[in-house]
Amino acid sequence: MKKVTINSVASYAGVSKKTVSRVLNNEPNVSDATREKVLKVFKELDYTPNPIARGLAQNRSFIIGCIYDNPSKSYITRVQTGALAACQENKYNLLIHPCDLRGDALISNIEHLLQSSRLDGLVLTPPFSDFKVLVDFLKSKKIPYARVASAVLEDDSISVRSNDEQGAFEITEHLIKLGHKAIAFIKGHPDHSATEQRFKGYRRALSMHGIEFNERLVEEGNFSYHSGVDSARSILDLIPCPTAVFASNDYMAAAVLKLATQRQFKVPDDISIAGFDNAPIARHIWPGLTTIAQPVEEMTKQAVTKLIEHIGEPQEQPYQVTLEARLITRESTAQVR
Amino acid sequence: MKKVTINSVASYAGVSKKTVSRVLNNEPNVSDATREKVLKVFKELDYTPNPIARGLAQNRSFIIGCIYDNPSKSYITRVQTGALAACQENKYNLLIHPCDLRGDALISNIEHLLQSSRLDGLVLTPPFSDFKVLVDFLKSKKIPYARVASAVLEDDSISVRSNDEQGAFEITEHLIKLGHKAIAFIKGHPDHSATEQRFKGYRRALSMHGIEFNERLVEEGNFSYHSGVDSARSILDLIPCPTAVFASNDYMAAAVLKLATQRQFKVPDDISIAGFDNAPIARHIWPGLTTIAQPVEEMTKQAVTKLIEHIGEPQEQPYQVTLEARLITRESTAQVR
DNA sequence: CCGCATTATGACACCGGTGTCAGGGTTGAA
DNA sequence: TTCAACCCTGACACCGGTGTCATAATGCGG
Repeated sequence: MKKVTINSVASYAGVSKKTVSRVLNNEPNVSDATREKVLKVFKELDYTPNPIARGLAQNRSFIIGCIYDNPSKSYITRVQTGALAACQENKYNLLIHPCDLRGDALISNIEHLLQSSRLDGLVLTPPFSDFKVLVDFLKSKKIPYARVASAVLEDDSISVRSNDEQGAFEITEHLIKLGHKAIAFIKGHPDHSATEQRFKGYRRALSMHGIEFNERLVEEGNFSYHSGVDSARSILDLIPCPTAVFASNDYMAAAVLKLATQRQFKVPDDISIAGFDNAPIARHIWPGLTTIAQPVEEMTKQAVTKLIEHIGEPQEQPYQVTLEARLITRESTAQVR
Repeated sequence: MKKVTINSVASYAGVSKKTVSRVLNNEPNVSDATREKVLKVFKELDYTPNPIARGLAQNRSFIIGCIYDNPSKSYITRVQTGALAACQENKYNLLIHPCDLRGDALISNIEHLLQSSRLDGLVLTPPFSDFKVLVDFLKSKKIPYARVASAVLEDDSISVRSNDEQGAFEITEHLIKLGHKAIAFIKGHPDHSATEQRFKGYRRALSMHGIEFNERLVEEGNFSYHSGVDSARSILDLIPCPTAVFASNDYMAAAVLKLATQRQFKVPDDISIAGFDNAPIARHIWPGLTTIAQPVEEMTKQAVTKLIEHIGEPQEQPYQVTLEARLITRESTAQVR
């Protein structure tokens, strides 16, 4: 298979390579006849431009990076799916880069990543979306970035989120309407901005329905299944035991369900359990978890699409969108007895 | 931040850029004094070579692609983790590319991927690892590739697998030793080579322990949770009902568990359930699933490492390794009553 | 038909590295 | 002392595109 370069196309079509380049990039000032001719040669020779050469000339890599430090595999794959969709539409590549939020080496890690891969932009996923140190660093280096599921909005960046507070409010209200008054809550990881948002929604629902907030019903988790087990233990030991538990994500909710089942609780008859995220596990277990579904793929896709647009034309406007989350009721919640 | 190129380093160090290049690539024929001097300037100027320029010059991209068409998110993330580890050690990037095995456009899809991203190599994950059409295509195009978890070994390629047949044998034997004789089996997706391997292991264990194979106890699944539900339905409807079910992966096993629980079976007292893969869900549900753990990350890491070595020196030897799988017993299997 | 603005095209440098090759310096054996 | 062999080093072309600018061709009003 002979390599087809812009030179072969040019000589074959009888034009200069600059003209070929013009056709490639849909630039104006090419006569229709010439354009047609070149396009035909593209087909005939089955020409594909070399992105590396193009990258070198334009000082771009056509790669955007996605960084994460998230225990939920399913969340990550959903993020990736959305990001990939946007990348493929725009002939970009996606580089995935798991890294440690806590490490003091984070900034230098990211700096090295940017240096060595010459990324055109970065997608920040939770918990990085609201990690000020990092955002400030990127801003100072003028690295384009987009934030997914951030709580704090900034008026000069790209940010696509879903309404965590509202989602938490709705699911809590759902429990209240089923007659629950003692509703335990398991918080997420303190570094995730969603943690506070969901907690806020929980409290708003309580207060709106005149239920007094009880601090003893709140446990600190960190979104991991394991932390859910610990929190569940404390909650199920409470006397009197709450009639419902709302965990900040489905893994922790699944942990509550597991422990409750082990302890011979009947779910949802003895205790209702609700989660958040609509992770696969929510429907893979019995009883299925009532939860909140967020459009993770869609959020990420929009964020990445805007990011790529922004790379192309840096004067582009900021983009701030909040998508709706949706309550999904399954068997794990029921009328209080 | 001024851009630091090989030219700035060269003039700063008072040598030619070719010499700088020699130091960069650890080439011989550079005097120690010169090497030291250049290395010092690297530090001083904080120089990072531009991978794009290097790629253009060497006609390489330093990117390897990982293609998959796999319903198990957790499997994919594990593959990615392993692949990333190998890539980072070797300053490579990983491009992930989900695609449809069934689509007739597969080959042209992959061809386009290779063309447009100039990948240096490809990692094939199940079910692509044993997809002959694709392997032949890559071979004919002389694209370096490595296969993860393939069943069929070829003596001229890189292939790292785990022993599916042996794993299935062991878990079946585990059930037999618990006194089970009527052990149902749920097959995986027919396109995955693991499907046949696991089935073979199941049959070998039966025959080795003098249990007659009963075709009615075998259901066709496809590794998805949903297919597990369908298979579970058929199995639980059998009269007499088998005392154990061995599903070819944990998702399907979880589906059996869910349906069994819904139907008021007590697991493992009324029926034992075993899975395969040690997916997170296996320990997230109650009772936890007895299963087989495979070193997926390690397999992929080895495969990718060898692949990168092979790209560097194409005359490299083939590499064929089989890693061991390991039985993990949890609460879902017990002595038959 | 002329002068000028506008469009179409190509020559050439450039992006930041690597490959080739030639030349100067040093070493060691004859 | 001489000459081949070897080690260092740099000049220069090249990878495959894009940016700049000059120039040729065309359109158009006067």
